[in-house]
Amino acid sequence: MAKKQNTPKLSTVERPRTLKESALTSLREAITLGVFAPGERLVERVLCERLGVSRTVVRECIRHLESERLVSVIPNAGPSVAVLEAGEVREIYEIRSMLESAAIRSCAQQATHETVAALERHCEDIADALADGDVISALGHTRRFYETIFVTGNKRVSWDLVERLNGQISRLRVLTLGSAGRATSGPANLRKIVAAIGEGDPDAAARACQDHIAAACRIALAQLNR
Amino acid sequence: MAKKQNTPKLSTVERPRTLKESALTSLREAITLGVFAPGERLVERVLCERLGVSRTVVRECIRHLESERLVSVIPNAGPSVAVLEAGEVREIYEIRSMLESAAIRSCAQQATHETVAALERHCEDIADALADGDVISALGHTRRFYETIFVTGNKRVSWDLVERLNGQISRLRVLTLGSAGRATSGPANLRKIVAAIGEGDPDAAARACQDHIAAACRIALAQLNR
DNA sequence: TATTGTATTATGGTATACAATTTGTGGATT
DNA sequence: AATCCACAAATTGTATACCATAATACAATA
Repeated sequence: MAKKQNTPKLSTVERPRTLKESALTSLREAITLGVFAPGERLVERVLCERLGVSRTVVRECIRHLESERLVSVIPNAGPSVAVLEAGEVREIYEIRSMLESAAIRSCAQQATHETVAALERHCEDIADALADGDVISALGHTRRFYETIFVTGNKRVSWDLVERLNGQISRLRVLTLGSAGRATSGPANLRKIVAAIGEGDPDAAARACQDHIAAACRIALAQLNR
Repeated sequence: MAKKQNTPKLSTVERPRTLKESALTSLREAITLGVFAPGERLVERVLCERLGVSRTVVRECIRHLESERLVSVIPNAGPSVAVLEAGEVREIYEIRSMLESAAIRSCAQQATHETVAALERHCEDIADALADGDVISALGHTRRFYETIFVTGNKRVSWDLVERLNGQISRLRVLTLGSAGRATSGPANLRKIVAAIGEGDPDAAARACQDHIAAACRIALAQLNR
């Protein structure tokens, strides 16, 4: 994070991203978007070629992703893309439900007009993207929607955890978002959440969130059995 | 995991832990036990010497711990031990409270006699360790106590998150456990949880858990302002 | 066909080199 | 004295070469 300045604000200086950082995001994206299939082995040299970096960097990335549970490493056999069990998926959605509804409760108490306006804008963006069939873009807007909620609700640690969990189920989320019925019901659910926040009704907002996630979970589990 | 055999069983050959793994746990322990002060810089070469491994391995460990939020890395300035804000501590305990009480609820529904017996044993171990003033050992037993609960309750993902969170606040936990009043009230609270589980009363167990954590949080925050 | 040897590959780990960047220090200048 | 600048030292970021060992595929043999 850039330090807070009291001098006139300049456009935030882009942090000098290290090679390892870009390689990491690139690799993570490839995994979460399904470029590498679950269970597929990740051979270091191949990654070196495809990422255009040295083995040192690749290995550091692997370690990072290992700790994120996106890849699992078997000693002397090497890394491979982690696979998800149905039970884990269920639990992940359950945890998300707890963390997100807590964040939404807190957000509903802190929210200002600007917050609500921002949330509404994000909702529109999501709906637009889905209308265009651009699922990836919709994912990004969804992320920003939730980020606003967690930050406003002062739940940075929770946001961290949720992002990690979302990374693990992101392959499913892409499919979930693309799912037919979801394209309309998803944004509708989010709008319900925003409305409750706007009215300062934490309980209703939390309930709407839980409904939303429960629905997403059902679809994700269905997608998993294919 | 070794494959299941129906031939006469031999003692399982222990998996050869990689150097990086041992170095990782060693380094993590050093940080969580306060060998390195919060905010202290972690110079790679120094770690190489003290761990007796090469720079490659050290850097891989750093990546792992970076992802665990135990160290924070600033590009070109290197890694340092992460520092905790009071707000983060509060949130961590809040999250623990949610995850653990959910796990305990689930555990209370699944628990068998053996589970309860195991939990009671862990409680005794904790009490004994605290009576001896061996806080580190007590921490280990506490960990096993909770592990039993989460595994029985089929909450492996949650257990993962809780362990990560505990890592971050472990410095405080050591102090918390050592705190005067805590030495007796802590085990008492845990016994209350076990009792409720034994009676198959999920709500009571969850409530006891929340009380327990709230108390721990108060002490931790007090310790933080010293 | 089942088993055993053998060659190939991939990983775990070390050492080393070097560029880029941060940081510290000692003037030199005002 | 305070400020600024240039230069040196320390540290990180990245690449490369190398070795030992474990996993794997494949051929040879009974």
